[in-house]
Amino acid sequence: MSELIEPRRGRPGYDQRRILEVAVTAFIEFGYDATSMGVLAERLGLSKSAIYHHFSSKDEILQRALNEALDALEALLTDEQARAGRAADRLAYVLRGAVHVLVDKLPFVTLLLRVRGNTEVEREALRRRREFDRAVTALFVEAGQEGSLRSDIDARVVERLVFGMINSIVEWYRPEGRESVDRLADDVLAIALDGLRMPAVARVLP
Amino acid sequence: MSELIEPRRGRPGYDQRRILEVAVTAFIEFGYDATSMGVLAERLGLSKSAIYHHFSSKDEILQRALNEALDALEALLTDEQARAGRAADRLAYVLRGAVHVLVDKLPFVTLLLRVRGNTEVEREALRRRREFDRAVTALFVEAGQEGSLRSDIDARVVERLVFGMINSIVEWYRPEGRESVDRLADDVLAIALDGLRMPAVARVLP
DNA sequence: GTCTATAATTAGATAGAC
DNA sequence: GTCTATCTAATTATAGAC
Repeated sequence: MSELIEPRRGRPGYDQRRILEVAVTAFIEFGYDATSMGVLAERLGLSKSAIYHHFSSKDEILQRALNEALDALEALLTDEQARAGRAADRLAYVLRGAVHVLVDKLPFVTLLLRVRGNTEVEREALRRRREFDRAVTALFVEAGQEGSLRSDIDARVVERLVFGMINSIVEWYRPEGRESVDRLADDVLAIALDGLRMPAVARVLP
Repeated sequence: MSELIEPRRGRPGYDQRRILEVAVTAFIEFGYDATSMGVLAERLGLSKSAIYHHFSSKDEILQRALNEALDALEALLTDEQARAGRAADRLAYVLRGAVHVLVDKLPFVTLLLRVRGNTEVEREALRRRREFDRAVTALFVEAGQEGSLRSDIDARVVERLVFGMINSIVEWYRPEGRESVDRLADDVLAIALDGLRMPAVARVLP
């Protein structure tokens, strides 16, 4: 029984996970290209060869990391609340969800947002990300058509600006900080939907 | 007289500028670390040594590029319109100006936004950028105090989100596209100030 | 599953001729 | 101001022992 509870010598999956997490941290710190397998080995307390036992290449580590972010974002779109109801509500659900995914998978999404498409792995990640953006843009279009949102600004521009705002959170948000994720998502939706200008008639809080 | 008009053999400044522009384009395409002096030389039709005649290091090329973006952003804050009048108007001037700087200096600002602080040159650039953000945050605070903007969201969060939206423009804006810079700046301010939600009473365009 | 040793290549930068 | 040739160090990845 203890062999099932105690970590066994092999620990399949565990070491891969640890390598992935240490690698992603380093990729963010130094950039993917500037991070050598030697530095990763040093931080892991392993030799370079040991890493190659778990991953066939540096590229494969990146691929696993990017998939983790993309899987979580794509899962959002298949949720019940993203598929039924008013477009404005479905959109709000996706925007709020994106903030949560971004924080829950902070290092993975951070890495995803820095990918530029110089390898096949990066290009495939960009394809999936573009498809996600396309789906969100369609939601903005629908919300405009149903009269919930203004439609005088091009929906593609709106989608890019709003997700620019959301994505920029990876640049400064730290989970241990003051701001809770829910509060942050509230702030994003407040600005995107109602804007910052003080109305002529002062707001009365509910 | 012709020696003043015709390009002379030396062409001081001209070659440096050309190297700078080719380098920045490549840095954006491949990333700074992944861009070798060898491919720069290839794209310039020069040898590596020739580049070292104009710049003492790869790092110095980056420094010159980052300064170009930072100088333009900082100049915004010293403009008359950023220093007098209602805080809301000064803020609008700076936000609008930032969109213009971003488009006018697109490659340089793009590079600036990818800097992570791994060399002294990068850290100095980050220091200047943080100082700029701090000044804009102060404008948001002032605009809240004078009653022009809502003040229920932390000004630092607001500044980061709004500049996240503005900065994200480098990811997709192409000057040759449909969207003019003025229109783009209008869109950014419309979303940030008034939001996307359709008011209960339909808008009447002026 | 991890190691040492090393192969094969490429990097940033310099020397010195022209 | 540009070149060829080269230096030194670092890179990704592999071979083969344990």
